[in-house]
Amino acid sequence: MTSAALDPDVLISWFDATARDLPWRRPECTPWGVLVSEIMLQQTPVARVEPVWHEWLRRWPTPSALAAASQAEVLRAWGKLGYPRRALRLHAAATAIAEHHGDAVPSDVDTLLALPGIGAYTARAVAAFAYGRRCPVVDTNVRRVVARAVHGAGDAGPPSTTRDLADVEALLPADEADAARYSAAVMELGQVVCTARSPRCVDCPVLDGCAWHRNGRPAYNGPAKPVQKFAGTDRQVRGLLLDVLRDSSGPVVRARLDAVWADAGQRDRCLDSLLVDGLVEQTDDGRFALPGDH
DNA sequence: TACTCGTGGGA
DNA sequence: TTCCCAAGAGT
Repeated sequence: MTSAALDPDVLISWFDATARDLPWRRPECTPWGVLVSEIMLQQTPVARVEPVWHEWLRRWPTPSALAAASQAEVLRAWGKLGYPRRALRLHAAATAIAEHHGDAVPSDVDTLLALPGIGAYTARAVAAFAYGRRCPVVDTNVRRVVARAVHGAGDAGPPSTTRDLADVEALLPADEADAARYSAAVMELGQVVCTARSPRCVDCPVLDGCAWHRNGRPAYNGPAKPVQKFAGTDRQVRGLLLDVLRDSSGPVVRARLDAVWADAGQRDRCLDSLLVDGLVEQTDDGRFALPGDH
């Protein structure tokens, strides 16, 4: 007789005993603080988010406070977290919350989903972690842990929101308070123990229920995951262009931007895309600036 | 569905 | 050094 995979009692006890003390997990953290953390943590490690999160919550403790800031201020405060479109979407979400939701972060998944920058993961993470709602929270860690412990695979296959949510819904404790704690515990397990590269099975609290371990830890045999290149891509060039504008106190002349990348064709394409994305604006005299920074 | 969108640290 | 990847969303 083997234990069921991902036993809630065991995982929640393990989480209570070992969870990292992150500021957005503290009881005094507001739903707004949780939302800001979730957006910042999208594809971005905890260590880089923490200092920026503190600064944001100090400057903008409510959605309406952020909504009152300019886009340029917000982009500078975002710093080098990466994917700066997230900052503009968070600003837009804050504006919507201030105008249409009485300055209170919604607790309902569908209402959250309607806000910019909030997708299947973030909507449920906010509902669960800020409001204790019982809903499946599925991020890359949860997908990997479930793939191993439940399905005995080396890693998760391609994401499918519908299937992934149903998978986790089946594991979720019935009790509302336990459900949110359980989701946090499974995520934490994936982050610190059941990691992508070298899982620390010796430290795993639910090893005896793990199908992957029981099967002898077979290698992942699903479709190859596309590798993210960076050097030489438009993402790198956009980052370099935006870095110039973040560091300047106002509009800059074209030549300043031309200096960051030799390939004029790629440079122009990237600058155009930044204008389209609303991350850059052109002034009447032909210079370039962060939105609102002139 | 597959691809794009930043950045930096660790294996 | 190179490569992988880290609490996804939007199109």
